[in-house]
Amino acid sequence: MDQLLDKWGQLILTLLCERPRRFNELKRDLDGITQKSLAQALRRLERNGLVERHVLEQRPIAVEYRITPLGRTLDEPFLALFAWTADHLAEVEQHRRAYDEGRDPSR
Amino acid sequence: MDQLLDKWGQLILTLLCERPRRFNELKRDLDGITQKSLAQALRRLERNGLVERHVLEQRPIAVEYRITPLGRTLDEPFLALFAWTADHLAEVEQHRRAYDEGRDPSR
DNA sequence: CAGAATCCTCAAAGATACTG
DNA sequence: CAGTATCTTTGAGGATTCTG
Repeated sequence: MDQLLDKWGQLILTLLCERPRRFNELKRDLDGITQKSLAQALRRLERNGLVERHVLEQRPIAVEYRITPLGRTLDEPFLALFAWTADHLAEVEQHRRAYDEGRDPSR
Repeated sequence: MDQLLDKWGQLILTLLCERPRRFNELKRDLDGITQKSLAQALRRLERNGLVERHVLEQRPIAVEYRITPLGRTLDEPFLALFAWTADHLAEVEQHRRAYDEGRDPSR
């Protein structure tokens, strides 16, 4: 999995699953990402056949990224993970508090 | 997700889902992991309530790690990811070869 | 607009040594 | 056996600059 997508890959894939987007559009939606990281993540997704890069003939140039059928099949397992987090986050945080309290009351 | 488990976390969870294991037993099964990384991963899993640490009263000391019910619920989404990889890995690798060939024939 | 190239930094991983 | 402590190294990511 680590080979397939980096830190941002999953999020990008989810966004593109919704609708195609352009480079700076993604950059805006992914708050905090740098151009470098975005370009890098897109190259990897493209290389693995999960997204496609389409150059729109315009001035100035515009590039649209679209999810592929293959990429779309991957979104389902991801949604299962999202769902798990939503369902169990509260429980996990309780465990964390209990763990941290037993160890070091200061933090 | 990154908060829940690091690089090894998923694999450890899957192993423990099968049966409880001891520290050095895990170390053997996870080829290439260092003690430090293993201890670190186990602490994180423990902190999030996904595994439990049980000290067996013996000489020399023995520690067993067991998956919790919460941890077990997480294994299902993971299996879906494993399954996806198994089903689509060949296709992904084809895309990679095509991508690499078009770019840089040397590597 | 959509990147590639460069430099830099800091946190994570590895190696090693030590201990109850 | 099951770790912790310490030091070093590496590389991913950020900031910045440049370009078709």
